[in-house]
Amino acid sequence: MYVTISNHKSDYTCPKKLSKRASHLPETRLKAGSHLFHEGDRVERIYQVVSGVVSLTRLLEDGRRQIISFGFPGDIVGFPCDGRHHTDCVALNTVQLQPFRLSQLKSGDGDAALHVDLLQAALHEIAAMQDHFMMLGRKSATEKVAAFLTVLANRAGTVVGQYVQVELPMSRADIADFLGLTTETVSRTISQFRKSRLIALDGAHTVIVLRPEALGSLAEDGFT
Amino acid sequence: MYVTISNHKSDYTCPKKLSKRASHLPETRLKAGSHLFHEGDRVERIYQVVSGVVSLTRLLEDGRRQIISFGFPGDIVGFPCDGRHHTDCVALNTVQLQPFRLSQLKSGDGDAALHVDLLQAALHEIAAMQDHFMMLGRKSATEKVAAFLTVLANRAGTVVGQYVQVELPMSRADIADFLGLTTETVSRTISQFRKSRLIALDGAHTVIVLRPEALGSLAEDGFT
DNA sequence: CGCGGGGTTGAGCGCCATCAATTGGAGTGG
DNA sequence: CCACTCCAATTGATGGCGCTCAACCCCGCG
Repeated sequence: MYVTISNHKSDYTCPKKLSKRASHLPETRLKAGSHLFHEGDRVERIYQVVSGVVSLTRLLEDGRRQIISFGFPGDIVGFPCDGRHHTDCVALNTVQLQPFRLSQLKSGDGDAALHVDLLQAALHEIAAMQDHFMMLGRKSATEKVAAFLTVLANRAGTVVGQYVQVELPMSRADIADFLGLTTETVSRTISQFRKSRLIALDGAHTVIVLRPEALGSLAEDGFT
Repeated sequence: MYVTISNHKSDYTCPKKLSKRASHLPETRLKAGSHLFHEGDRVERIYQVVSGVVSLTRLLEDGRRQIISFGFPGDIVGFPCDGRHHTDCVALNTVQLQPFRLSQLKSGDGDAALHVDLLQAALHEIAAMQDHFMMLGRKSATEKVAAFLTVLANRAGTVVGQYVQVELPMSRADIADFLGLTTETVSRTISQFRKSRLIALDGAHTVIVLRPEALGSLAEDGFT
C-alpha cells in the first residue's frame, strides 16, 4: 500500500484474491514482529497478503530507515530483482500469506490467468510507487499525514455509525519512516487533526475519521 | 534512471539493447522539449531509449512537480497501469526511441526472450524505485546531490584524462524536482562541491568529477 | 547592444528535526 | 485488583536545514 492521491481514478481492483488453487502451495502464517524475508535473501516465493499487515523496509548503515510500503490484504509482496529481495519484510500483526512460485510470475507455469494477474500487480506496483514519489518529495508533513489517514481509511476502514473507523497496526515510528518524517512530527500532526476535530482517537491505534472531506482536502493542498 | 546507492551490487545489465527485430516497429525521433506521451494517455507502446534523455514527470494542480525518473539510453519507459500512462514523458534533448507493442510485454507476442527481458526490466524498475525512496525520504540535500552526480557519472560519464566528465542534459529545476529540493538548494550545493574541489564545472551543464571517492562517501553519509 | 531566461548568490524565516521531559497504556506479577 | 515496569506516544523548547523572496550574473540571441 502506497499513499497515492491520484488524479485519475484507477479501475484497478487490486485486492482481489488470486486463485489459491493456482498456487499449489499452502498458506503461511506469521506472528507479529517476525520476518518473512530479509534484504539480500534469495527470492524463492512471492506472496499475496491474505490477512494482517506487513511492512517492507530498507535500512541505512547509520540506522536511518525507510518503509517502502505496507502490505495490506490483497497486496503482493516480494517482487524480485536479480533473484534477491531488496527489502526486509516484517509482520506488524498476525499475518496469513498465500505464496506463489517465482515461475508463476515469470511464465505462469501453465496457468496463463495467474501469470497475467501477477504481471498486472507488478505494473500496478510501479504506478503506485510513482504516485508515492510525489508524496515523499513534494508534500508537507500535514499533507502527508492527512493523505496517509485518508488512504488508510478508504482501504482498511470500517463504517461505524456515521463515521469511518480505522485501525493502525503500525507504530508512529513506522508511519514516520514511511512518510519521511519523525515520530514527533507524526504525533504532533495527528494531535492537531484531533484538536481541529477532523478525527478522534480511541487509543493511539484507532482513528475515527470525523470529517473525511476536510481531511481529504488537507491531503491535496494542505489548507482548510 | 533512479538514484540508487544500493547495498548489494546488482548484476543487472540494464542498458542492453533489446532486439530491434523483435519489435517490428520503426524507431521514433523526438526533439528537445517535445512530449512522447502525457499523463492519462492511453498506453499504445512502451519504449526503450536508444539515445538522448527523457524525463518522466508528475504534476500537482498547484504547480508542484516531481520528476519520477530520467530515461537514459537502455532504460525502458512507459510501463502502463490500467492501460494508461501515469506520468508525462518529455525529451530533454534529441531522443531516439525503440517502440515495443504492449502485447510484447504482456505475452511476448511469440518472442519469449523479449517477453522475459521486458518483464525483467519492469522488476528492475520496482527495485530501483525502492532504493530511490530512501533518497527522497531520508537523505539530506548534500547527500542527494552527491548521490545524483555519482550515479550520473557512473552511468553516463566519459573518462577524460584522469577525471570523469559528465553532461547534464537537464536543468537545475529538473534536478531539484527529481531530488525533492529547490533549484536554489541544488545550485548552492553544487557550488559548494566546486568550492571544496570535489568537482569542476565547464559551463552549467558539464561536470568534471575530481574526487569520485569523496563525492561517493558524501552520497552515503553526508560527511567528509 | 538590449533583451530574456536560466543560474548563482544573498538575507531572512519557517517548517520540521532534535533533544528532553512527561504522560499514557499494555503487560506482568504480587 | 492494584503496583510496578517499560516502552510507545505525546508535548515542550530550541535550533538548523532548506525554502522563500529577491537581486544579480552570465550567456546566447535577435
